[in-house]
Parts: sequence; C-alpha cells; structure tokens
Amino acid sequence: MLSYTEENYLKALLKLSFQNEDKPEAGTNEMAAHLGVKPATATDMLKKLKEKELVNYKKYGKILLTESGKQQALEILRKHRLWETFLYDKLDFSWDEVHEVAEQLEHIQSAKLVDKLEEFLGFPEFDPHGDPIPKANGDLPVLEKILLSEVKEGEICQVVAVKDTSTVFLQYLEKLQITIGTAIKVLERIDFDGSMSIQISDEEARNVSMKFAESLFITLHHNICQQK
Amino acid sequence: MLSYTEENYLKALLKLSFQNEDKPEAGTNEMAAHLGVKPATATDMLKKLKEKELVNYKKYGKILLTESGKQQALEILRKHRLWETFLYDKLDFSWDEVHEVAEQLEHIQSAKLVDKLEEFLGFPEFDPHGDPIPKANGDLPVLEKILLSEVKEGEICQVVAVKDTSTVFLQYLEKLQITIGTAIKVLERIDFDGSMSIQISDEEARNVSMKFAESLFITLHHNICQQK
DNA sequence: AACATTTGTTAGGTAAGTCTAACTTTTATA
DNA sequence: TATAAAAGTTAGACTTACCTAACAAATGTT
Ligand SMILES: [Mn+2]
Ligand SMILES: [Mn+2]
Ligand SMILES: [Mn+2]
Ligand SMILES: [Mn+2]
Repeated sequence: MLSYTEENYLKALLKLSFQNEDKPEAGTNEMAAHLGVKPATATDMLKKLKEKELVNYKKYGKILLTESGKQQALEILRKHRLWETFLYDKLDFSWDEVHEVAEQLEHIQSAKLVDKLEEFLGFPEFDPHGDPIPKANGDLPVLEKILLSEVKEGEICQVVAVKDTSTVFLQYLEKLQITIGTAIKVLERIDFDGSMSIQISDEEARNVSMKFAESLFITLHHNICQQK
Repeated sequence: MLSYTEENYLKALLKLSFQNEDKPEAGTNEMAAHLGVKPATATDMLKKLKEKELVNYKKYGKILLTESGKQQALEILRKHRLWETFLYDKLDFSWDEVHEVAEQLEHIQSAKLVDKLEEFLGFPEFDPHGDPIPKANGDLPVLEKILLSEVKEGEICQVVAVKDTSTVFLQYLEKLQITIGTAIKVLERIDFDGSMSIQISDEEARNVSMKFAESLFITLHHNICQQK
C-alpha cells in the first residue's frame, strides 16, 4: 500500500511523462517543482520508489515509471478525474473548483468505491476539463485534439480540453464564457505576434494572445462527449 | 487546520462522550484503545490538543472536549455520516461496508463539498445505521429510541439503530434480514436468561439472546425516516 | 579544453506520530 | 490503612517527509 505522498510522486511522474511526449521521462528538479518540494526531498523519495520498483532511476539519470508504477499512477489519475466529474456533474461545482478537492479524494482507498462511482456517473470518458479518464484496466480514451493556435483561418472548432490548468487561466475562460464544448471560429490569424481574432459561440469578435491560443485544446470534429 | 490524526482523536472523544452518557469524559487508556494506539501515544496527543484548547485535560485527570473541540468533532461526525449515507443511498454499498470508507472520506477538507453533498442527498437526518447526522450548525436530530430488550411482550416496534456496530453483528442482522425500518413484534420474554422470542416482519417466530436484544435500538412510534 | 551554469546528491537536522520500557499516581481491595 | 492493581506519564528511539547547506556530476559556452 502506497502512502499519500508516494501516490503524489507517481502521479506527478505520469503527468510529466504525458507532457514530454517524445520521451516519457523526467528529471529530479522538474519533479520537485511539480510537487512543490525541494530537489533534495525528491531525490530521497525517488530512491524509495526505486526500492519498491515503481520507478527506474539511477544516480544523475532520468526518471521513468516502471510498468507497475505506471499502472498505479493511472489508477490515481482515474480516481482524480472521476471525482472531478462527480463534483462537476452531481454537486454543481464549477470548472475551476473541482481540482483542489479531487486532489484529496484521489487518495481514498477502496476499489469498490471507484468502480461504483464510475457506474453512478454513467461511465464518463472525459473529465470536466476534457481530459480522458483512464478505464479500470488502465486504457485511456483518446480524442483527436490540437491547439487552438494550429487552427486555420475560417475554420470552426470545439473546445475539448485545457493545456494550462492554472486557476487564473480557468477563470479567464469563465469570463470569456468558454467551457468544454464551446464552439470557436477562427476569424483571423495575426502573424506579427501569433495572436488571433476569434468568435466564441455566436458572440462578437475578440482578440486572444498567442499564449492563450497555445493553452487551449480543440477538436475540428464535432463529436465530443458534452460534459453538461 | 487539524491533521488527519488530530481529527480522529477529537472524534473518538466525542463518541466516548456519547457512550458515557452521564459524564461526557474519557480516560487516556480508553482513548488509546478506541484509536488502536498505545496509552503513551494518546498522552502525547492529548497534551497537543490541550495546547490548541480543543480538550480540557490535566495530568492524571479525565479528558473533556472544549466547546471548540466539540464543534470540530461534530463537523467530522457530520461528514462521516453524510458520506455513509452517500455510499449507501447512491452507490449501493451495503450496511456493513460504508463505515470503513467513510473513515477516510470524513477527512476531506472542503466546506462547500459537505454542504453540497448534504443537499444532493436531500438533507438526510439519519445515516444508514440510524444514527443522527449533525446539522451544519452542530445540532443533532433526536429520535426517541430504546433497546429491544426494554420492549414489553406483545408490542410492535421498529428498528432505528444499532448499538453494536461490529461487522459480525451487522452481518448477523443481514442474515436475519433486519435493517433500519424493519418491524419487530416481541412475542415472549424469557426471564431465565433475558432472551426473547420475536417476529421479524411477517416471518416465523425466532429466538434471540439478551446480548442481541441489548444491541439493537428500536422506536415504538412508527415515524422514522426510512433509509431505503 | 577550460570554465561556468545547471542539475542532482549527500549530510545533517526538524516535526509529527508512533513505539517500548521504566516510572508515578490513583484507585481498589485485603 | 497497607499493599496490589490499574491508569497514566516520561524518556528515549524509530519512521516518514520535509528542510538547508555543502558538495559532485553533467552540460553548455567560449
Ligand atoms: Mn485536476
Ligand atoms: Mn481534470
Ligand atoms: Mn461509521
Ligand atoms: Mn454510521
């Protein structure tokens, strides 16, 4: 049985491995930063996780999840995203409130609870942020998504996920009335600074920065599973 | 903010204070036994809780919750019983499975979560064991209940709660098909050993021991809030 | 190749929560 | 009331997860 803290390290490593798409590995400092601890602390924990054969790691080398570590990390991510869906769908939490509470709920130990919760929610495939919810066997539903910044002029797309999950960004989205499923039409791309003029739903045109366009995942196919 | 462990000590003290009805106080050994730790450990924690003014305690003396400690303990009990109700009502957990998971869920920190959960469950007053769920302000719903052993011959009563919450007892109840709300008629009381002959719902007569009759709370009025 | 910067490790220390073993105080009983 | 038993405390030690400060290895830059 893993401790609360060990679980957080595994989940951090899984998330970093998603980010560094090419090579699913991470460094000590990167891990530490992600978890809000000092590098020395991460080194200690990594040695412990290596002992338990949850990560592959040697001194001064890169860190990689073992198969066992990956499965456990996926299970935690599964719980996190199911709980986020519960809070959003059933308890009327808003988009930017669910994460903090799910960070706690993801550590509840009960296989039955997770499976019953999934059933109660109707076997959702994506969480309120549009991220895929791992299945009980570890499979990840996939959704073809690209960044808003990659969309050509004149095309219409639909928001499926956020790349940046910071509260400031989520609140900015709320202000813009952008949520999972919102339709966006790219009116004009400004080469000068990477910004673009977009139309949100049926509202008036609006300019967004390159940073913004690179923080939002969309799909060109209108086939996503609406969250609400 | 209290730690997971501190919360468990406060809740234990509240439970013991319910048990020792006359004087709502407890001893160090009693606390330790209830929490599954050694008395020395309890002494340490009690000193810490005293520092935080959550308990009244002095060396070799009895332990009592302060008003602040009691409020916090009630809040934890509230969460525990709401979660038990959620697991039972919404996720089809059985009577004897809910407690273990609620022990973990009761420590989730989010005022909004508790209140939304209560609303989602329809403001239940009693948990699946028939125990009252503290309101947000700390008030406890009351239900006039007596032990099955106190019921006179010929009277019909209705199960409202269990005094013994051990798994063996709960499973025995399940076998007898006794649940919250089950009607029981006392057919005969045997003075010799305190056992009694009872009729459960509309089934055939059955003998139960004094120990059994003293472990089950019932109400003579048929006005309880059915759990399911 | 030499040096500077970044990255990662080690050593030593702290706080929370637990333990055992030895001790003290209170309570019960002969 | 003297003594035995029960209840409670203290001292010292362990584990987990964290820190700072000093050090070592790897990497990047002239
Ligand atoms: Mn999240
Ligand atoms: Mn999410
Ligand atoms: Mn319970
Ligand atoms: Mn209960």
